Amino acid sequence: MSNKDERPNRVPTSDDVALLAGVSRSAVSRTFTAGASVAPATREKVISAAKTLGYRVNFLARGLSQQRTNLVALIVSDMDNSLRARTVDFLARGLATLGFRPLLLPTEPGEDVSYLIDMMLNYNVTGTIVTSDTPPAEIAQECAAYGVPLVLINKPEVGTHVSNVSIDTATAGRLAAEELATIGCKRIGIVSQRRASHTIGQRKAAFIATIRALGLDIAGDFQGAVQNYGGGAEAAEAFAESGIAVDGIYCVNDFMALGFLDHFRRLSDLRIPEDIKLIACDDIAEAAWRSYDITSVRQDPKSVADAAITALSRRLEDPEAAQPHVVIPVTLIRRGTTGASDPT
Amino acid sequence: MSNKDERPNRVPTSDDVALLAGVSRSAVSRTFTAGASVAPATREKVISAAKTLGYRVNFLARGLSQQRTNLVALIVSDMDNSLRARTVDFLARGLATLGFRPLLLPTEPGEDVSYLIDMMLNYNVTGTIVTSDTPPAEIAQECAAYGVPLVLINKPEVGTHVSNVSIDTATAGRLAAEELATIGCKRIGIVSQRRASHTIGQRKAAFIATIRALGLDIAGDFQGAVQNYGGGAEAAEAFAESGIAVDGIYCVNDFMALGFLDHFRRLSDLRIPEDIKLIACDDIAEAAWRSYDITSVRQDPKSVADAAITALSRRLEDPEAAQPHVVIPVTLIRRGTTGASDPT
DNA sequence: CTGAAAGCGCTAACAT
DNA sequence: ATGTTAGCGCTTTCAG
Repeated sequence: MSNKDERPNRVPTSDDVALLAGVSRSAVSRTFTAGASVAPATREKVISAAKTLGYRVNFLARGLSQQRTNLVALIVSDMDNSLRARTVDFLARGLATLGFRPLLLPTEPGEDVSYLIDMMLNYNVTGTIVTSDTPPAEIAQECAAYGVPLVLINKPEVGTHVSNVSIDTATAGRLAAEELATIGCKRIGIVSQRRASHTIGQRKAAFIATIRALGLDIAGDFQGAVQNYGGGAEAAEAFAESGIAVDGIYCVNDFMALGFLDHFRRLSDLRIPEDIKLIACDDIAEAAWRSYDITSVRQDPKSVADAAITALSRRLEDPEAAQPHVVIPVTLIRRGTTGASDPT
Repeated sequence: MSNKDERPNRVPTSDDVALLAGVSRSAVSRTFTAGASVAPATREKVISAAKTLGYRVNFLARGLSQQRTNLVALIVSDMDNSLRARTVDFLARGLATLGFRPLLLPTEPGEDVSYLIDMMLNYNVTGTIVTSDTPPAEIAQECAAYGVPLVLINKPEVGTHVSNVSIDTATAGRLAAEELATIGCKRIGIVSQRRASHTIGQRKAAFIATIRALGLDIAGDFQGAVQNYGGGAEAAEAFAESGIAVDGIYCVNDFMALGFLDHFRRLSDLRIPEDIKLIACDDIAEAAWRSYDITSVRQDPKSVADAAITALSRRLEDPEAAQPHVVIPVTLIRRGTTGASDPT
């Protein structure tokens, strides 16, 4: 396809382009550097030579000399969580738009973190974004030590060198509590995971605080090991076994709510929403599915991703700039599990 | 944190390590190169110097001189499809294990492909893996032109320079057809998407061929625009409006089956599995959820990812090696929608 | 086994 | 505006 001169199939370099265009390497470089001064005529020649050769700037070489790779590490766990996957998708696209390239580094709770650090450092990433449930504080330390800007999504604050983006957990918990109270619930149950992650813990705390402030009762906390469908199923069993009577349930996230609903229906004669109202959190796509139709507090993964990217680029522009903890608003979406009309 | 000498916070280079260890840069390089010959004594010195300095090999510089970045482009669409997300997760982890780094390049059907090509080329990726539903043939062309090994997952074969990994669509379609026949279905319906993607089209063709071979009838093909929950919902409406009677349904994937089931229940007085049996394909996690409990033909994303990575590394080791189309086996999982016992 | 030197592809002063 | 020169951090012949 491409014109090759000496070695067969060699990737063309700026030297080749310079030669063909009859200019210097610098001219080529400048042509491909935004805001550099090149005479229109030479630029023309360079562009055309580049095109016939199929030349592309080698960003790695560029990065080497500019000391900036524009690679951004994306540290992710729990990819098979549709909300997480969407967030990652938005992050990757948003980063790409700004000329960054996302390096995907999946990790699992309990996994060795050191390889992540190696990667970040080996590849000289320009920044790192973490969106995983188990936050390796170690990563923050290393990033600080090596001056790599770090953005944490839905994680606790750890220090000055890192930026935080989180959903408004206080409001998330409060909205759910207020709604349950408004629709007349008196004895409240909670569905949660045993080892709560950061934002989940905060949602729950905010929910409980609001419930108490409203003079209502927390009748029980039904738990599952993990915050997913299976965890929700476990919680349903715990609920059924407990024999505790409730008329309202707060479920710390939608995934657990899905499992809880399915297995509540199997194990209990009571009905949702007739006997018990249920509110969950996140408003993932599945929450709107007809079999579930869950009232939920929506968080928008796009806003979260955009905020994270904004925080990162700001840090890059001005490393000294203040890094306020960005809080993404949430909204209550009323659906069938609280008796609101089914929008289908 | 780290010992810094001249500039504050400078990232240590192999020069720094060499200096501290009292050896040459080459010695440092060799210490960090697998299978290079270094005296145990010097290696010792280098390692310790590196540790106190916090030195890490700069893979980009290494890549520049070795002409190999070990970056692998992961071209992905439809990330908010749990099966896709899991595949990407497996790919990323598997690649990481082998010392490759996945560059995540999300794309959407109809989007501009050229930026993907720029990225692959700008970052000198060592290889590319594509797992998106709309396959940009253009990418294959460019990869071939620039000698970048390419692995296509569930895509049609395009040429000699690319490797293919696909699930066994022929068996997938056949198993479903045979099962429906075995359990006594006579009039068969299909739920599919209007513009079928590659493997989906193959599944469907295999299914239809088997049904015909068994002397049965395809009574109707009920379609939705997209192969997801919403598409399944549309198909359910199309089915209800058609008034066509069937006693068995093949759904080209689980996602559509979820939407179909939910809205079939809303729109029809008939029941699954009592009146109509349903089989879908993929066996995603949601298929096993209690509200759906779908009989499905399982494909294992881990096997697919592993095979893709294997194909890529083989290509890298021996660019001339034959590239057989790898076919990943599938198995039928019997559940409630065909009246098999609920395993819950 | 080790060091010196050249070079990977590019950019960034510095002259012109 | 353009070309020259000197690196960016690393690997790799090539001598020794």
